[in-house]
Amino acid sequence: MQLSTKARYASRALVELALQYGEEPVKLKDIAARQDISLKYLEQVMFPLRVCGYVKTQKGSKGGYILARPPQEVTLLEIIECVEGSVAPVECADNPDLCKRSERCCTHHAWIGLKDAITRELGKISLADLAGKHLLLNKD
Amino acid sequence: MQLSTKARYASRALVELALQYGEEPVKLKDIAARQDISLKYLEQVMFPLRVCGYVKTQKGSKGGYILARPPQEVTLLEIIECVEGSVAPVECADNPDLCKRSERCCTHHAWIGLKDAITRELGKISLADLAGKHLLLNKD
DNA sequence: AGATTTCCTATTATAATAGTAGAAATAAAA
DNA sequence: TTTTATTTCTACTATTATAATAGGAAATCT
Repeated sequence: MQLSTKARYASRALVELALQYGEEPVKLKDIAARQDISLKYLEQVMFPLRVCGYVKTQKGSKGGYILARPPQEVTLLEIIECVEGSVAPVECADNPDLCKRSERCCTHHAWIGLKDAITRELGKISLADLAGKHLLLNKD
Repeated sequence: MQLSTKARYASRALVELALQYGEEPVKLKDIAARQDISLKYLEQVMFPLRVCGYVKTQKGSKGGYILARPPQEVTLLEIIECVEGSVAPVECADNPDLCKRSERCCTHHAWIGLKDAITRELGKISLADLAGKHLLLNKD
């Protein structure tokens, strides 16, 4: 049940972008340095976020990444679904047909309940919430 | 965020034991056959459940596994914590000291919220609930 | 032109997961 | 007492996913 580093790095990177929302593009190099993440790996983490339309980019010097949507409209749920594909704890929660047993499986229904709980929790945490929390925790 | 097969197999096996609670020991071979699980692998899955005291065993012919506690007193949370160690989506949720960043990390707090949501959801599903659901889904 | 940054593709190291295998220990039944 | 059926214990292995690392191409600004 562990979240991948992809999901964690993506979340932290997007919080950085949220903190600079409306300003200049942010360089991945700076995020990587501040967050102790390998630049080359972070590049790969950002790729699906661009495809999904959460970030926009500008090449060249003065280039970088910007958040493509208002921070209060992007949730952890969307971010994780984008980089990990799903928050389902089991494949059958997304695709019952994968297991012939699904319909009559009592645990199948429990896993769907779990997925729903995860979805609810992550869906209510926005980048704006996280950015606000960040400022609160780091005001010194 | 995928649940391991260990966690899923353990849950399904314990439901089988819950269905036979108070009766003869149940052979792992039978559970393995009914649930399409490798017997040898299931043996390993059951090991921590015995150590944690969720099941008792009897060797030899007429032997097998029995649930050591009433089905309504055992939850999915306990089962998964037993076989996977924790339901935390990130290590820092159990052990903040592992990451020097924890205290000032806004996502750290989000992951703790997620762990709590998972804990609440799994903690309210007992083997008795699952066994009841099973009978409901399979009455034919 | 030159510097800087994103973009794209390939490769690799590491670890975790999932499963297989064989034989020893134990208990019941014949 | 022998046989049979089961759990128990330990070791091994295959497969996959994760987490990087690396090098260079393309674009953009000064």
